[in-house]
This record gives sequence, structure tokens and C-alpha cells, in this order.
Amino acid sequence: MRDQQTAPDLPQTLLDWYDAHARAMPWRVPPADRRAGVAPDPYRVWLSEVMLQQTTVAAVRDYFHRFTARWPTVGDLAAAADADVMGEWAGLGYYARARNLLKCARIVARDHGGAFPADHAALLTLPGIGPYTAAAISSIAFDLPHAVLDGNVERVMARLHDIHTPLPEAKPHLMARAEALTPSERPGDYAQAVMDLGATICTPKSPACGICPWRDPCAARLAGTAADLPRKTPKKPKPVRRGIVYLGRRSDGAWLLETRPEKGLLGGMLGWPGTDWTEAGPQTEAPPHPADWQPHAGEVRHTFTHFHLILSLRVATLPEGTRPQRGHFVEPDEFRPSDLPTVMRKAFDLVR
DNA sequence: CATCCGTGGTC
DNA sequence: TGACCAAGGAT
Repeated sequence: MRDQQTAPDLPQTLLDWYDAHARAMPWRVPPADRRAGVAPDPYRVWLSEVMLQQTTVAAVRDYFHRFTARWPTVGDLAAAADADVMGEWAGLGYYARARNLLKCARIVARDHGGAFPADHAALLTLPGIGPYTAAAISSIAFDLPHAVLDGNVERVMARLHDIHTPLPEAKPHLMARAEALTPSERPGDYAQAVMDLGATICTPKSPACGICPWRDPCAARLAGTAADLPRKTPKKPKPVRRGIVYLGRRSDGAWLLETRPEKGLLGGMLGWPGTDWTEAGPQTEAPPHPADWQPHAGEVRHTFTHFHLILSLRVATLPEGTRPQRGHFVEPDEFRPSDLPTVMRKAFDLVR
């Protein structure tokens, strides 16, 4: 027992809070189990972190269960067919993540004996693993003292130190603060604790400062600026683009779809053939095959990261034996609407 | 450093 | 209802 009580340091205060409040997640080893010696599975840590990039825990949960049930190890995933992985990822967004996920799994299986390297620099070289994810795997899976800097930590650091410099300019400064706080003891639990704090207490709007474990040392709370931080440089407005998609159905029920190019929007995903999507709108029709294409009442409205989209629809029935000029037919028993990215699924839902 | 890249929930 | 926001990475 200490004979003189001193104020606990910040990391320890947060770890104590995490021991009592860590939320259960399918990919997480609870702090009690972890302290008892249970090690996380690096494959599950990696998979969850890639899925969680710019994506909420609620959205990821079911996808994580389906992926780990279907591909229990990185070797299983490495051996999967591209179309199966893209289809399983459909709806989660940012499809470059799925392409890089597969590339990464195959590199780990082929060059690393099926084991993720316990090395931050080596992780950084893998596809789809950037500064955040390399630090997350290093700390959470291997308990190496690397600082994670995601949107949560940026917000927590900006408030804790009352930093008013706007993002992204403030990012290096926030990273330096995050690194200075990262402890050598339990860095994995600490990393998850800071992110939990940002997700549940130090939230973007109406932060729950009253129950925050860092309430006393928080400079922004003292200054009354917490809810206004972090500052961000304003974003550009989103233009509206328009296009046409063609939903062709063969008389036996097969749908005419195409696999989109690897690079660019919805890269590698299944979709309806159509025109380019431009602000000027389509100047001419672009059917994938000659047919009696009929306009469909109603339009698809969808918002991507950097533009709004309004899609007009055309529908037609194609005779059996059609050799499409563009795309390929997907047999009725092989067609799963859930394999489509959301904008394409919206078009299907409107027409079926 | 700026741009591109999805989606669903929230207020 | 529309803008913001989420455990970012690649180019």
C-alpha cells in the first residue's frame, strides 16, 4: 500500500476506466481475459480493423461474423475466390478495402507463413494497412507500444489539450500528444480504451464530460470549448451527377450484369451496365445490348462521398440465346441482390 | 497536400 | 431533410 496518495497518471486512469467499462465486441479480448494471458487472434484484429475503417461498430458486426464463419483463418481467406469476397463485402462500402484485404491475405499466406508480422514497419508495407491500422494491429494484437490516431483519438487529444488548430493541419500535433500518452504497459488495452472513450463519452456532439475519467485534466472542459473541438476546415459542396442504368432480364430470369473495373468507383463490384455519371447528365443512351428498352418510372437517388447521384432506369426483356455486347448474364439461382453495392441494389429493388 | 472512395445512423 | 459523422488508405 502506498503511504502517500498521488494523482494517478492519465494512461492509468483511463485503463482503470476501461477495466470497468470496456464494451464487448466480437473481435475483442476483454481486459480481464487479456490480463489472464489470453492473446488476441491477429487475423481477427486485422479483419475487424479494416472493416472499421470509416465504418461504425454497428455496421461491421454482422459482416465480421459472416467473414470469420466463412473464412476462419487468413489462409482460408487467401484461398477464396475474388467474387466471393467482393460479394460478401457488398453493402459495407469503400470497396478498395475488400480488394486490398484479399491482396493482403494472400501476401501473408504466401510470404509470412500465414502469420501476420508482429512488426509495425512490416505491417505498414501490406495493402490496405496504413498508419492507423498498423498501429492498431501492433498494439491490440501484439501489445507493442504504438499510438493509434483515428477520428476518436484526434477528438480526445484536441479536447484534452484544448487544441484549436483545425484538422487536418493539427494532425501531426495530435499524433505527438497521442504518442506521449501511450504507455509501455498494456498499450493494446490503452489503444482500445482511448477509442472507446471517444466513441462513448468524448463524442462529437454533447460530450458526457460529467462522467469522463479524464474530466479533471481536460483543458477544453475547463475552458468550456470541448463541444467545439476539434475544429475542421470546411468541406466542399457535393455536385449532382446523373446517369442511366439498364436492367436487362432474359426470359428465363437471368439478369444482365457487369463486373466493374478494378479501379475507381465501386471497383471490382457487380453492377448494372449503363452510361457514365456526369454533372451534365447522359447525352445519349448506352444500352448493353440492342433491345426494346423502356424507361422505368422513378429514379434512384444515392449519395457517395463526394457527389449526389440521380439514376434513370431502363428495363427490357432479352431473348434466350442473347450474346450481350456488354456484361454477362447471371443465372437466377446464382443471383443474390446482397452481392450488389447499395446503389445497384436500390435500382434492383425499384424494378423487381 | 488534395482528391477519391460507400454507407447508414443521427440530430 | 440535409449535413455531419464513423476504429482511413491509396494515389
